[in-house]
Amino acid sequence: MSKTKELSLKEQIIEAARQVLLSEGYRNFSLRKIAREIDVSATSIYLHFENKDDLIHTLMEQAIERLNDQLQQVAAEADGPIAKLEAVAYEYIRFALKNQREYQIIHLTSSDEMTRYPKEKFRKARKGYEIISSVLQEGVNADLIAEDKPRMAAYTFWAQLHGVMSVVLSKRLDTRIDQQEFIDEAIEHIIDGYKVRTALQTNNK
Amino acid sequence: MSKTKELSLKEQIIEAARQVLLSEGYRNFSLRKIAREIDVSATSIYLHFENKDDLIHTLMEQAIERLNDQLQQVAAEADGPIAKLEAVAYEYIRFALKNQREYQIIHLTSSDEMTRYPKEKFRKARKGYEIISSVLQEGVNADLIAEDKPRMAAYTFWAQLHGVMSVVLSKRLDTRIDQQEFIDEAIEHIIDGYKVRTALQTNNK
DNA sequence: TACATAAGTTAACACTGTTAACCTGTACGC
DNA sequence: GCGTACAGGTTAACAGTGTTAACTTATGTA
Repeated sequence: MSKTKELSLKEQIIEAARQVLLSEGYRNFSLRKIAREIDVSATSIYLHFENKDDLIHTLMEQAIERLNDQLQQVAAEADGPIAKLEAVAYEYIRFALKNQREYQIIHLTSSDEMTRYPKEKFRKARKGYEIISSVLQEGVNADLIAEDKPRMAAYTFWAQLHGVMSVVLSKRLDTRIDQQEFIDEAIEHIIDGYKVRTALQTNNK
Repeated sequence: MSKTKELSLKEQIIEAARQVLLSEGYRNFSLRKIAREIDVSATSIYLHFENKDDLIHTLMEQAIERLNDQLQQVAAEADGPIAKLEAVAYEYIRFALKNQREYQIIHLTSSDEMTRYPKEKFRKARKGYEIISSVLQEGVNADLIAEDKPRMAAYTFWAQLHGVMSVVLSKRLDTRIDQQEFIDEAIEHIIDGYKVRTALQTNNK
């Protein structure tokens, strides 16, 4: 009977976890703090999650899903392959800037800082690549993109985007470099790297 | 008198810290473990470093320095701007692959996972950008690179490289995607994004 | 009524970074 | 030679962490 009326404890934990993450950051993200937030003992979390990493993976999964949904949407709305690529790139950046801490945990899987992201969950993450991959294929069909391996290219494209975002978030940019300008320039360079190399499509003048 | 004969405690700490990092990973990197390694009390570390982050920053600084030295060397050895860019990119990847855990702490500064990298130390890190920046400028002068803001471009270039490396290290690549091929493709796309857009330089027949 | 099971609890373990208080030898002024 | 300042170390303690084991308590079923 407590199915729809109130959140299950598992859902409460996830919600509290996200809130703690957003307000305190990953560094101060602790199970006891989450438990305190919803007035429950810390060990109760273990009834619903294998361990801390498992809980974080769940947050990650949700964030990835939201990101992918956004990307799919802007890709569908934009007109033409190049515009779609641009839209996806900018949406990726927008999402990461708006959800910095969630974006960061997405990329925490790397390194030995955490247990590796489980394979089953990895499938969902792959959706983002498929979106980019099909946009690239569209571009190839329209003779705008030069690429014989769209799946591979989707991965490299994604990696480049992440790199840009990573530098922005690390706040390591030279003070003489404007953030927005950096983003604009980077995206332009990235996309240029996939365009066919003839003067035909370059609409600069 | 103990100046040259033996390592100072500070140096011993740094050395032990690196060893712990390399063998245990950042996740199991603890001050007490380092202290145990050199038979000293954990609190002694505080006599030589402000705190854990400060010690890590020191490791980071050294790693960055080594990386920059390598980049400078290969840039000097390569012939022509495009070849230099390629050499730098591949050396960056090679270094990161060979020194994964050290590379990872370099990019831990980001996020709130750690105190921000102090400004004074940031200056040294900037050297890497200068190397790329000057190679790019060389390319512009030779009409091979289209870029009016070499410093900005150095940052975008660097960011993309890091993104590629980050994806490789996260082991998140689709199993159908070969790592080396991914790296090759990515570097090609990155560099293509900076080349002038005429058929002149494309030496693909 | 008895019992199994689900969902929670408390207590404890082995860690962690960090601080405060204490010790101990060496250098130096008198 | 004596007192003192101080650099460089120590131990003890605090407040926090993830995680496990053992215990409780309610609920549904045979």
